[in-house]
Amino acid sequence: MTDRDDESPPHALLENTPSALVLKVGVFLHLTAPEIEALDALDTREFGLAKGQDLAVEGDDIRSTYVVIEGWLGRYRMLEDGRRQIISFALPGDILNLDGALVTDYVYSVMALTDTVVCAVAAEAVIEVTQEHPRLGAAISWMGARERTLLAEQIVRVGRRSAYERVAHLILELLYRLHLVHEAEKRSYELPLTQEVLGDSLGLSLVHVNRTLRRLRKEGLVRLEGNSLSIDDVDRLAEIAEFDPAYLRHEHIPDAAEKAINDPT
Amino acid sequence: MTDRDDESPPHALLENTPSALVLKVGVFLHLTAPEIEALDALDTREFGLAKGQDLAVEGDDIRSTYVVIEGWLGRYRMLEDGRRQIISFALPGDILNLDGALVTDYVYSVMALTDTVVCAVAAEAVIEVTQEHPRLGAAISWMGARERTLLAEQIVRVGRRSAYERVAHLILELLYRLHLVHEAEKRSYELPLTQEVLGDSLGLSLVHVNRTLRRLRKEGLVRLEGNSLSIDDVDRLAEIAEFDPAYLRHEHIPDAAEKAINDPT
DNA sequence: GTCCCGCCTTGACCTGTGTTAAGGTATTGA
DNA sequence: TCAATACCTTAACACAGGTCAAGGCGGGAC
Repeated sequence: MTDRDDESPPHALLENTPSALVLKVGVFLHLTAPEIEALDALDTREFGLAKGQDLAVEGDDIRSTYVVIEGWLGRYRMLEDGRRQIISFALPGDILNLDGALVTDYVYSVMALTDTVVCAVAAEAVIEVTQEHPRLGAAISWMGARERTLLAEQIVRVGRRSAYERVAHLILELLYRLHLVHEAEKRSYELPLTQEVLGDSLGLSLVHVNRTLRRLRKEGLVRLEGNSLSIDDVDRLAEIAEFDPAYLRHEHIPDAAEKAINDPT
Repeated sequence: MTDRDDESPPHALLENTPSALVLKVGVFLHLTAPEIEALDALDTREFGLAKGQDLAVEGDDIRSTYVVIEGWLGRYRMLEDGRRQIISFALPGDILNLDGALVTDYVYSVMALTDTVVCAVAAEAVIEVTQEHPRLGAAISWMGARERTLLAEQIVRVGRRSAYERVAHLILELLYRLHLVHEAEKRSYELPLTQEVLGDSLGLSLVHVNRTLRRLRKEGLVRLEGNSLSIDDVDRLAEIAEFDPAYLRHEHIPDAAEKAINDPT
């Protein structure tokens, strides 16, 4: 399928599968020993999905949280006549269905957009852990907030930007997000998405995505060979897209918040 | 301005201002006495905003959470050339900036779309409370999850629905949301939004919103007199919009989750 | 009263993006 | 070797929705 499997770089953050959750949460918060222990004690199950397979479909009542170990997934909604809207992408290191136990059933579906490996954790167990380790609860709220920011940005992208701006903006968002998990070079990365998938994310038709990419190529802004995307002029692209990475910079809980978490009055 | 002030129904859920937060959270979770006490002990400050005033603007570093007591607000983003995208509406009873302490600064602005009254709570204090009362932390995660669902729905609306469907869909979403806080009749409610605001939410131009509303009126689906919106045929409208209220039905934390919260192993 | 301003309404025209259709090039598998 | 499949590419045409322009109405401010 894609050739990610062979050549993807080692997962700096995710090498030790059983503690994927620890590693992920640890990015946000300095974990204490008991916290790490509690997370490690969670029952996890790692498994793979082939490209095109659904992790969950609308209406499912699956109470699991997933950490993406490898590959890309997409949350999407199908309309009756076949239109599809991809709501968000989940990249390696992302967490899907973070508060699975809090949501009665899937309102969306989740599909593997490439061959993927995910790690499942029982969602109820996650909640229980937060009851004994409230700092972890705060970390989860924090991740949820970050996800909301991504969704808001997607709304702006799809609602008020032109096709040209949308594509440019998404390309940059992915660059920055992949950087955070060491899956991108300075200005290039593997983009394992078909133009149809891009269109369904950006609210555009396949054909128009193609036209738009052609334009970006002609203007010397990006190069795209196979799945390899490289950006020739990041600054100009950012200007076109009015892209400000501020919304992606939240790698760690702000100090003030961590202080509040650590010294409850 | 709008005439909401005079005729809006009594706020069943929100009469006692100082404990707006208690009432709000209480909708999701059966609160214990100490929890209620802790929430009530939070420093709150109630104040009003005139229509058009910003509660916060992009770049602000305001560490407050707000409960909307009365009126409508909108989170939005401006693009440099004046385009505006409204990301979400906050209705009476909604909470804005729930995890304020977790976000370094506003990436969006929030504007009062009508005259409003909000109640501010120091965001750090909210986090501190969750550290001592983890069940409240779970409630917050839960509210965050619900907000994400609304955002996802907005993405589908704007990304893949036609103008006609978008307007119909939003009208129904607002009906259901207002129902939850007793601000709507069975099939009608006060819609204090200009067509420009509707357009900025739906990713449409003012003119096209007008055209679309005209069409909905002509087809006998809705009536709109002043700010009073009434839906003549809810079922047909729902069919047109492919509207399924499932995503709004989360008034209370699911049993399984509440159980997990109450009996951590 | 009357001027102004915010908002709604409508028409005419334009354009960005969708649709349809056709062909190209890898890759896979029999 | 040859289909079959999945994806990309391009062109021609159609249309949903944007833009521009003009006017109407109602309520405040003076």
